[in-house]
Amino acid sequence: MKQVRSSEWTGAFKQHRLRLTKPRQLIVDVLGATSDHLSAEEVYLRVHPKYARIGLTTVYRTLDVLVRMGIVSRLDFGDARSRYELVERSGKPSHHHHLVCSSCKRVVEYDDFMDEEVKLIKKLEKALSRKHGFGITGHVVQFLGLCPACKTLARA
Amino acid sequence: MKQVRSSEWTGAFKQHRLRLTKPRQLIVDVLGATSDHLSAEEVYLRVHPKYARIGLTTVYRTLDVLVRMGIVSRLDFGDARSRYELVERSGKPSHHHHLVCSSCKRVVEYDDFMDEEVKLIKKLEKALSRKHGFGITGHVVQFLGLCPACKTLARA
DNA sequence: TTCCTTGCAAAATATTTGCACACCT
DNA sequence: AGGTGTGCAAATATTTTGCAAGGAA
Repeated sequence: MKQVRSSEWTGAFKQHRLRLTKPRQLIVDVLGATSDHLSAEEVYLRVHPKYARIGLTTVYRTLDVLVRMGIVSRLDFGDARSRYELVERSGKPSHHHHLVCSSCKRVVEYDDFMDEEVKLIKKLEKALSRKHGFGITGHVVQFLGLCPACKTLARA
Repeated sequence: MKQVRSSEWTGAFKQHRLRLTKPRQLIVDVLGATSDHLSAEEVYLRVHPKYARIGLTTVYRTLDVLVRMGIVSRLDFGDARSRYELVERSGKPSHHHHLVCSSCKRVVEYDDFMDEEVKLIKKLEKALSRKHGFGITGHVVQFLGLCPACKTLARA
């Protein structure tokens, strides 16, 4: 039932001594308003109508800041650009992974068997941390394949 | 105990009606001779001394072909370039995943609890395939974190 | 006022494409 | 011969950086 309330991430900004500027607010808003996995440019295009003097550079830099603060996840679906999603967004399963069509790059979020996944991931994190001395901060679990539409096309 | 014997991938080439050229052979050789995860340019640099007229373009195109044939895996460790490894190489656990240092990009291959991982992955593949109609062709499982050296640096 | 942020322009990087020539089968 | 494969050069696309000006605290 968690969601991104303003107080949560604005607080994080204060903790990190970062400033709460209009571009930053708008970028978080845009990410909170969609279930898409936006690229930097797509974020830019959605902020632009509301704040025309935003620059693409700022979007890149802000997304970077948000990722480092743990507010946003950087995703890679094999098209050549990074994509971003809020870690906690209302109406989204709190923990989920992605199923990606290698052809059209369509992405399905799934949370089936997530308990088992999380349990195994935790166990592995502990084992790998002990064995290799890494401080583990995250994981990527993704399935790749062809979505129904692309499967059909491939048959033709 | 499988390994890349010439007969295996040369056969694959014949099946796909692709030609067995010197650049292609050398590229597979280079990948087979290392346990590193090479980028396209690194492959190019290692082939170049043995075959000076190789071009970087050819390396990109060949790697692409090899990936599509399932002989090579394309990997992404979060530095901006794709990296490649032979799917089957002698002296490597046949199935493994990666633990990546987000700072220095050092990569550790692990195969702990791989039985459990594979079992869960199989189950998920089946469930996702049924639920979303995808033809699933692969998966990415990766842990991210800070290696011992980078952890120490971060403390300073 | 202080110094974090921003935007522009230009740079850096990785990868792809057009095209003429070379080469395998 | 005939189509596949190659290399060069140029084009694309994404992301990063330098720097002067703007703005939050």
